[in-house]
Amino acid sequence: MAPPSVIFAGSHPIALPLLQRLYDRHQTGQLRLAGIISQPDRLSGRGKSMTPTILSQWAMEHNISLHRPEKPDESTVTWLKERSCKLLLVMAYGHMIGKTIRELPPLGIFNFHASLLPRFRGATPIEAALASGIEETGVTLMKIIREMDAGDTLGSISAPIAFHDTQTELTDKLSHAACSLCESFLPQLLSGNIICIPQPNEGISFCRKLEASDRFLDFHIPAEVLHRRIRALTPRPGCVFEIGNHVFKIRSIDLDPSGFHSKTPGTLLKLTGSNAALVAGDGKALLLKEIQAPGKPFLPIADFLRGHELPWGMISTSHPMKPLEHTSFPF
RNA sequence: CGCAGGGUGGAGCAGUCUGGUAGCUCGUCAGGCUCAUAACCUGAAGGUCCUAGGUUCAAAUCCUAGCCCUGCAC
Repeated sequence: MAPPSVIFAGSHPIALPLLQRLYDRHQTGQLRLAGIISQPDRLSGRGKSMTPTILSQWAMEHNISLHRPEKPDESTVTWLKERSCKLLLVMAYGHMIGKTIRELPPLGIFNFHASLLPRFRGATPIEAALASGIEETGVTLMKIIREMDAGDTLGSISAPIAFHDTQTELTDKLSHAACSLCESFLPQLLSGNIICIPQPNEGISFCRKLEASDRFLDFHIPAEVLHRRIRALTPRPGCVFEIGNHVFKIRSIDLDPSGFHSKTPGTLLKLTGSNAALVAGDGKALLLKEIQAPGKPFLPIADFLRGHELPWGMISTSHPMKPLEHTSFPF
């Protein structure tokens, strides 16, 4: 019997290892990777040229059929039928998928979601998990239904959040967790003998999309919370502090263990050696490890201070910060 | 041709507008001081000022073209 035809939908780089894993199975004949759905090319990068998603690029390099609709629509239905799609797998695709398409593949449609559901449903589970302060998150494999990230789950795999993890590190862990998860459940998925359970009604939460204003910080909150928030938003969109007309982007920070400062929250402190810190709401400080001036590269703070002056003692502007996690939907 | 900033010894920057001896904070090396040090003192090495043309008595600086880097946006 010919291997089942599988279509993969994804846009974000986090899904690339999973796609590669599916391709490995394709080459060993366990399945047939019949095509990839990704978001359309966007104007991006310097020069604003049309740039395909990383998964689109991968598809072109591996000569896999590629479909890039603005949103999944009738053309997508046709495209799936042409490839006699038996199973549709999704990770970080970026669009809701309508009923017609959901009901098309005989083996079903499943999503790899980067959280331990039912917590952190929605667009930014990695960021929200980092900001929340929990020490463990994961990837969940679930059926796709009408309601966002609410389908019955087949299983999940967890990954620890280390104290210094940013999006980069955590995304990498979850990216590979998704591979393991796929490994465990691919036989079930391909056979159609699915064992899944409903998500609990307790512990549901949602995370919103990020917006440009999320880069700003409120220094009235405790250092530990700020530390998590900054790691959650690094490198994208990246957090900044602004003093007067100067804006500095933060790439890397640490909690200053040296104690308490009775200074206004947001005060920029010059510490011994080539160290700089920002005072938070609880009097603890955040060590600046790596920052960036406009139009300049990121620099370790010691290097930065060799060529730049910082407005010592001045106070960074605080902006209210919208929560990343919500207990109800819509927000 | 989306907008904007930048490229100067090993690192980070000033100097460019107004052309005229390559400068600052560090690092490196040598010596000194010190119980000692990432501290201090003295000295030294280290440069195609991104590239290629042009203007000029003279270009890091002005003109033209190109390469590379960074931010905005998604």
